[in-house]
Amino acid sequence: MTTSWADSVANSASETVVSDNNSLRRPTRSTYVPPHLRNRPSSDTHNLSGPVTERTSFNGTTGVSQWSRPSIGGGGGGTKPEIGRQGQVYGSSGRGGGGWNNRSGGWNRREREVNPFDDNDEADVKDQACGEQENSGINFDAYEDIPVEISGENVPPPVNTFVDIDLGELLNQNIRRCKYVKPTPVQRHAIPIVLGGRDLMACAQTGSGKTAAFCFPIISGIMREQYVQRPRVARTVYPLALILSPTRELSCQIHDEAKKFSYQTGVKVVVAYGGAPITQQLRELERGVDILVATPGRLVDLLERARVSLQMIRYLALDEADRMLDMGFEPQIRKIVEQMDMPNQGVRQTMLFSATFPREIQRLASDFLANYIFLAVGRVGSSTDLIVQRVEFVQESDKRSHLMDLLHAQRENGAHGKQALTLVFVETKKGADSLEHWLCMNGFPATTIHGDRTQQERELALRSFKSGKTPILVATDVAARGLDIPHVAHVVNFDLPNDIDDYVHRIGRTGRAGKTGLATAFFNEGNLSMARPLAELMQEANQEVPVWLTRYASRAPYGGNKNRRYGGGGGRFGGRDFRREGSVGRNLDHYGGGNSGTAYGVPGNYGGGGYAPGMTSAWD
DNA sequence: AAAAAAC
Repeated sequence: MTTSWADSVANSASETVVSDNNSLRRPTRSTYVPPHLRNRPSSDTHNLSGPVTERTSFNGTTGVSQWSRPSIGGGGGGTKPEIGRQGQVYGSSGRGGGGWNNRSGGWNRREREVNPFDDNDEADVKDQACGEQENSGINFDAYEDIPVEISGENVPPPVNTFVDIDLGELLNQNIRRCKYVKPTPVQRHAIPIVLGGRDLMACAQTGSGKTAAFCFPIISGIMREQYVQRPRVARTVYPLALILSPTRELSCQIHDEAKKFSYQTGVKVVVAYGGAPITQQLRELERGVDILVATPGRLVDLLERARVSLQMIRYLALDEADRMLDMGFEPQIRKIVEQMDMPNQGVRQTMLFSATFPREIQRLASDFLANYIFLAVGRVGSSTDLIVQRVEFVQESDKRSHLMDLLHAQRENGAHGKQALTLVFVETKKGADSLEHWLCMNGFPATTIHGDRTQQERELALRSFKSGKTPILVATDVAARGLDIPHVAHVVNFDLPNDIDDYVHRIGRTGRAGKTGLATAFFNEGNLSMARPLAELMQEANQEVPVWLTRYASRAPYGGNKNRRYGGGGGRFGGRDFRREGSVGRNLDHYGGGNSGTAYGVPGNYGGGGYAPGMTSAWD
């Protein structure tokens, strides 16, 4: 365990409870003191030496602890001994009991917090056992076939149910509200690793439940240490967790998810990204933040303005980590992680997630990690028979009419002549605009999303697409990663990307949540470098590889793949631990999951059973 | 070479 830092924080918290002599004051109009902090016995107050450490107050001047850690453990008392006890309960397997305070918190924010769930039957959520009987319709047995590769020292064993993990009753309730019945493979392995205080590099296919995999342990960890003290500097906030992602829309999506998971836990999640007015984001930050979700540019801005400090960061998560560390982003990420006031690796806990992890990126990433565990779950994108991949030879000049043919056919086959949601990837922003225009002119309602559009336009485009108002979305790679758009029936690679990993991410926009999807790629002489990796990928995924593509592949040079798999052929995974190269057998600790012994089992057939109506899988 | 990401 490498939790020494966190432990010391917990200990110091239990010794020097937030100085709340302020809470004896009458709350001013602009501040709020939670009930359990009001009229606390004076024996709880301490004279703090050193810098004043308290949660940033609302206006930065009153010093009243507005969002002091809410009542998770307090049960209305919130006394020091409570906290100490809670610390000791940590790690014991109290099933939602133990050190957790379920719902009786005395914290009345549930009236103030917007319910992020569509349908919320409170009684149902609280009383229902988190049982397997709800699983009907989901073929979880298929999980057993999923190959898992884990390396690193002293790997915590995986869990089989959410209840096996002591995440806390409040979080468990939210998991039930999300209708997640059982952890996905990446969650089974990743959550115990993170709860165990370990750093993690996790490689799991698109749509495999990565967001929850890092959010659950972060939220749970923050809930456990409710009285973490933070410095108080005017207008500077001190989040405990930072989640970075490469696009604004993805940050929004992670934020929305995290809000659901943290509903009524008192853990505050705030999102910050560019292209939107900063003032509103500042206001949100001032109201208190535990988990900050951000894109790099806006975060750097906030750091330079000293509106955010990373001094108290205990959890750092990079989503789409390989993108975050590629040439375009690396300097910014290094600045944030290494040149600001973020605690060093080994002090904070660092988690990197992506569906693809090129070797070079792994090398870079190891700068940020300490004694980390590498986890690869399943094969990427191809995972499944859920996505049917097709590749067609189309000359550049024929692409538009060919696309039109596809769309026509699709419309005719669709129910009620409705166009199924189709996501069309192109290489350039200009190309996106012109294709969108052309589609509209030809009677296909389309919109576009790319980096030259305003944030407002981007978000409108996404909404319009999701709602089916414009069932065709022309996109650059801004939409390639992470975005969870339900019901995308067809991904068209109008222009193939230059890297197979980008292809993997793009086609992963379909075939989600147990639904089947179709991915069509237009290939021509301009894509020779992709012939080999594409043919290999499709073959691994048991897709039909056209003879002409095989011919191109056999002639083509290596290319299109930063992730060249040593020893040829590659495996079933989007990546292997680069630490293992040339040193197989060293530094290893294997969990074969269902295939103990061999990490290379037959690739899984995920979620083969489909989903019961209204059932949401944690795979989203 | 392009895309993304701050004002």
